[in-house]
Amino acid sequence: MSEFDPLRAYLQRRAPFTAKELDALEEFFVPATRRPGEFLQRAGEPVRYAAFVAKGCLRSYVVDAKGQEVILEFAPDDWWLGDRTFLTGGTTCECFIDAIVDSELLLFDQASHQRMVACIPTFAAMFRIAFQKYAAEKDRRIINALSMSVEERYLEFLQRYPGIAQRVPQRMLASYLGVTPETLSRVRRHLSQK
Amino acid sequence: MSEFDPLRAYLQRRAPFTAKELDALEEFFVPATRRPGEFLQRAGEPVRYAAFVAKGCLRSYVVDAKGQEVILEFAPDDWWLGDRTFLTGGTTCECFIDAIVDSELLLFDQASHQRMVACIPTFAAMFRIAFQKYAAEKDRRIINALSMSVEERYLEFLQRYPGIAQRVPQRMLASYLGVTPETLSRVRRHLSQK
DNA sequence: CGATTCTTTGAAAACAGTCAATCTGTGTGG
DNA sequence: CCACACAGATTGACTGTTTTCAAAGAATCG
Repeated sequence: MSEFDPLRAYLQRRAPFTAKELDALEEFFVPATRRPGEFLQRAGEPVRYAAFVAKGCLRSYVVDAKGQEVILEFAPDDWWLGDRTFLTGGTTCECFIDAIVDSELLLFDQASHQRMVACIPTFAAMFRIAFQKYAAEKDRRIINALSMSVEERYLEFLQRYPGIAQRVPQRMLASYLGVTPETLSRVRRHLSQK
Repeated sequence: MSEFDPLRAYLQRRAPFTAKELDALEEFFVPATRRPGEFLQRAGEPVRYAAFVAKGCLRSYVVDAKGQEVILEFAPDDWWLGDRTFLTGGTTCECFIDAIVDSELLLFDQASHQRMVACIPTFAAMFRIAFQKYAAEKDRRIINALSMSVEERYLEFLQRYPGIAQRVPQRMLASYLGVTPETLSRVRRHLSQK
């Protein structure tokens, strides 16, 4: 039983990694934990690590011109999360990332990521697919924000990320959906009356 | 005076390409034109070309569950545009791309793109930077859609893409901003009264 | 010119935000 | 163990914004 088990299980589910490859990959990751509210990084800091979330839930957010937090992403078990500039070699973080619940992470830096991609083709292929899904998610979120009602966005969220709504405070979900906590509360009441 | 001049000028502005590199790059592109309303591609078709817009303006859009067009992007002079799956090796188009005004394009396929990136490092570097900006744009658009008012989004659009508002019909701009044409019209009136 | 499409305007209804008060659950210190 | 404080969630009343539907004006194209 090691901190790396969730990562190994995740990788094996996605692609036929050999035991040797899994061992090699493990070398690139550093276990870490965060308690609720503890940061993985803050906007303005140098880019250091991205994380594989072995257990728990993180969030990334930015602070807009009016001082309001806007949540970009939740990252529960088996998700990758880093500053949005991480993959493209950014040097300064543009967003805040902190834990919502007690979380176990596996950290890796930009150099490690590049070596993993360069040395282990299976990993490169798997990561490319993950990145495609990630990019598609962004487009979908834009489309949803622009064309769906709050109620529709909420239901879609529940369906697409089952389990997340249970572990994040409702006000964060409201932030993710782009509405006030009051509005989300009313939407939920309206749905429960059906 | 050739169809390639706008592309050459664009490239030279971004990075110190040699004349030889520019000549080599030219080989990968095929000139084409589109009149208003003509498609570069439709959702469901196989992915064929992406385009450099030498002159004119294209748009990409999807049709949502209610049958409504949602505009993902405008591409005026000096922009790149392709299906969102183009760069990641997608095989089937997920969006529609058509011309808004008479447009002159330089088309290239996925194989050409890969060869350009592989053979001409200056191009690879330039393209990576362009792609970074593109990804940042998406995040910004999500944040804007979720945290700004229609008026703010409209003003931001005017500022960020000067010139586009003049050449696209207002209802398309409304679609891009995620509001009805009536609302955009009223926002404009309100602004002009100041 | 006539037809079509785009834009503007108006009025009513639906929707979401704000502010303030209450309710609920959690955890802390007495 | 209880009382209390605190943060989050809910509710109500009110305000402001956006949509919807319908109609009238522009602009464009054949």
